Amino acid sequence: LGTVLANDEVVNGVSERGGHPVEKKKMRQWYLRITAYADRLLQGLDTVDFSDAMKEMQKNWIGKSEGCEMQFAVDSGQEAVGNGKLAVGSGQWAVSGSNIVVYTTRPDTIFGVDFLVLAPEHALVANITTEAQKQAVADYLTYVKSRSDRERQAEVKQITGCFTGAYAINPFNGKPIPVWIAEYVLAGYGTGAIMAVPCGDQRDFAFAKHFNIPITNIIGAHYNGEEANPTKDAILENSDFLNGKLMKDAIAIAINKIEELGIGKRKVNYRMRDAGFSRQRYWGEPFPIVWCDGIAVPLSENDLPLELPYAEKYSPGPNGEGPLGNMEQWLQTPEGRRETSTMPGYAGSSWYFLRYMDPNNTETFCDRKASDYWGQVDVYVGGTEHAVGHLLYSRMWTKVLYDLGYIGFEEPFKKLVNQGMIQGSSRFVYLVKYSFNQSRTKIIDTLTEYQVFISNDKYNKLVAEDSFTFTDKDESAKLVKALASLIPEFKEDDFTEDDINNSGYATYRLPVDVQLVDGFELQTEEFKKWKNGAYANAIFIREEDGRFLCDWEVEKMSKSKYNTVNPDELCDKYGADTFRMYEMFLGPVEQSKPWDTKGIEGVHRFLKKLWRLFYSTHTTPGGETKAVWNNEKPTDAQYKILHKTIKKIEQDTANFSYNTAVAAFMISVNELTDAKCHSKEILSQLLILLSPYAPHIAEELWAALGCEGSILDAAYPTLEEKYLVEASKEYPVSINGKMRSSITLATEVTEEDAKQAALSNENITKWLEGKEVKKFIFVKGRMINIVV
RNA sequence: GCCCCGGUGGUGAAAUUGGUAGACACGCAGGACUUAAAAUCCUGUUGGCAGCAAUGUCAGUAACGGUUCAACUCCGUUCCGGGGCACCA
Repeated sequence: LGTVLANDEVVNGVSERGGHPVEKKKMRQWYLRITAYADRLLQGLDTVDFSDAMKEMQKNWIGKSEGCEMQFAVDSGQEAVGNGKLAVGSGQWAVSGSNIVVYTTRPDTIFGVDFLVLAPEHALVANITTEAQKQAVADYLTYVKSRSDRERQAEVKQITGCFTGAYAINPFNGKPIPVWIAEYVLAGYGTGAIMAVPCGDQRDFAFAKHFNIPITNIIGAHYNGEEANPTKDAILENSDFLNGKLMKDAIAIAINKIEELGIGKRKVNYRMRDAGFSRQRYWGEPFPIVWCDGIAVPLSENDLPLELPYAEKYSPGPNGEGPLGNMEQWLQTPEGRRETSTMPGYAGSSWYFLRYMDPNNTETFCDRKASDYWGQVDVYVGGTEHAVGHLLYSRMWTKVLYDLGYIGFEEPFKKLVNQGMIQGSSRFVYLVKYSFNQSRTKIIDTLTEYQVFISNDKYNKLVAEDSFTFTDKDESAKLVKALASLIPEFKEDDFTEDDINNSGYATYRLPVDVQLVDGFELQTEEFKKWKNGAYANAIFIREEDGRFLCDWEVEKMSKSKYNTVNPDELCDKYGADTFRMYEMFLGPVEQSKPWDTKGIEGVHRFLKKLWRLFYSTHTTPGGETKAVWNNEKPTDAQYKILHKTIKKIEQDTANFSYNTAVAAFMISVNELTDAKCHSKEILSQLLILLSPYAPHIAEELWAALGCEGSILDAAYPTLEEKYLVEASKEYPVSINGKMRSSITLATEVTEEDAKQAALSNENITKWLEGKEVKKFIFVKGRMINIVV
């Protein structure tokens, strides 16, 4: 493809599009130094109204840890080491030639260090590897290069590593410590090197067991030899000057000692890395940078803004550069060559809300007066998927602008509401891919032009039965057999031994456009026309009943998954009010769920029922609908319905609990219908409540009632509690925690009176069976529980 | 693998945040109106058992265990689903 790919564009080590090989390559990039704001981003969380989960995610992402860096001298000579102490520590604190610097949060475990592990990319690896281990290390590095960071961390069960042959010296007791490299240590975090303490860290433990590295126990009985124990509450043993100390306390003692000896220093570390800020793409703000003799020189302010040049085509530039790399005319300036990367999406999304405050200003992005007036965004609605991207970037960006004095607030969003995602229900088809290397027969030649798709149930059945394993060459014969029985085009006899031995198989799970699928059944003819006939020659291995079924998964809607749905059709059929209310009725805003239109009828019926409070369903002989609303004085019971609704809607709206608010509207309309209430006084108030939920119909009916102006300008109804007071309340009564009966009591009943009433009630005493009442629990306004 | 969130009827969900589990809807079943359809209305709808019935009774909020007078709600373990893991934004 000749372009840079994102992690999510790489699947199984090849590009998601086209299945091309992917190569890892070092490239010079622009970065935003978000790490400089790490601490303030952490502290700022206390000043904003975000969910605890959101704050937790950002905290973990920033990943502040306190510990120390310390150095280990390395002896990579072949001669025996470890006799006598090395005079490290006398030297100044500096990273000399082949000292390994590790970062640790647990310096108290220094005497339990049984090996060091370097990231395979660590600069020292080449220097310290011994002659004997050179080949093994080289082989291991080749392996690691083929692995993504994700794979390296995810597949921890598969323990890999390689001994460098070198030994480091424990600065406190002179003990030689073998130095390994392993993929679970990442170059980008800390110093890219760790000290491994198997008795205290499970990953280190597994590594030591796997490679038979002897384990030193420094925590006595806290370590059982079966698994590591990451406690900080053990008393240290085998630990020289730390013996007898509680681990928690020993951390500070160890750091002091390390600093005293000059072999390390206290260090706060952040897991967060600087944010990559350049993209090898066309669509993005171009960097106002010209390279002069290898130095990046910014354009003068007069030359801003630098706009994207017109592009004839968008193909990647040379050497992984973006499309701008092809535009020689634009690139060349008298001073030098322009930067060819563009900025990422978040260059704009981090601060667009400020521009909204002053959109027509030609002098500055937003006048200070405007931002002072509007201030922070009061409520920001966004999903948790932005937790460690956009929502962190814009927080940082705001702090930068604040520091520069351009705005007067440090946090962009006062309150954050995490709406859930309406997910897509994706459909997949299984493509059986096979390749024949040699001696292709005629049939095979033909078949390579086809794509064979296998229906989901059939696929699962064959996999379960182990009829063939697509990735295993030994199973090729079985596959041929299976295919031959399934596809008329295949004839088992046409395959020679040689074909079978030289063929490889795999299945690919391809996302297919949900528009081409009816339920789970693929419309195969439509599918053949999809993507301009890319699958025009597809062969389908169907179910016995002739259907071709798709696999499915609920996931985020995305164009690349072809699982997006278009609401226009529903909007046309039911109108925007129904659509809007249905989305609200679907469930809590913060909850994610797959898009499903099953219940939309209910909301539509509700709006029609609302309409019938105003208009008769019968038309006059002249064809007009007859208004049924009136100017009658409402009854107290009708006022009660209204004010109950006012209370509920007020609460629910404030809590973003839209689904229950819609339910309350339904209850209200049902009750008003039952009460035959068509009073303008009640209905007009109800419409005001409804107007944010179903604005069109509310405005329409408002006008129909003959009310003045727009409903948007109408005063919000005020709650009058007097209509809601109840004289009595039915208390549920449970005996020993089990619901048994109920009793009606006055609202202002005292516990004593309640007890008396309850214990003299026949329905209740029959459950007591004359047993002694041990405890009488009375929760006012709630319930009664009697314990016997 | 790691971090965060979630799991309640056939379905979407509700439960005043520890106090009557299933509000409100969808769907389904039966009925009314209609020549018929649409629309509308009525009744039923967590499961088991008993009963002609009203009803009674036991169980039940992913699974198991714990705390409590009382657990969908709090704690622990496990399983499953979703989001994120640094170039989708």
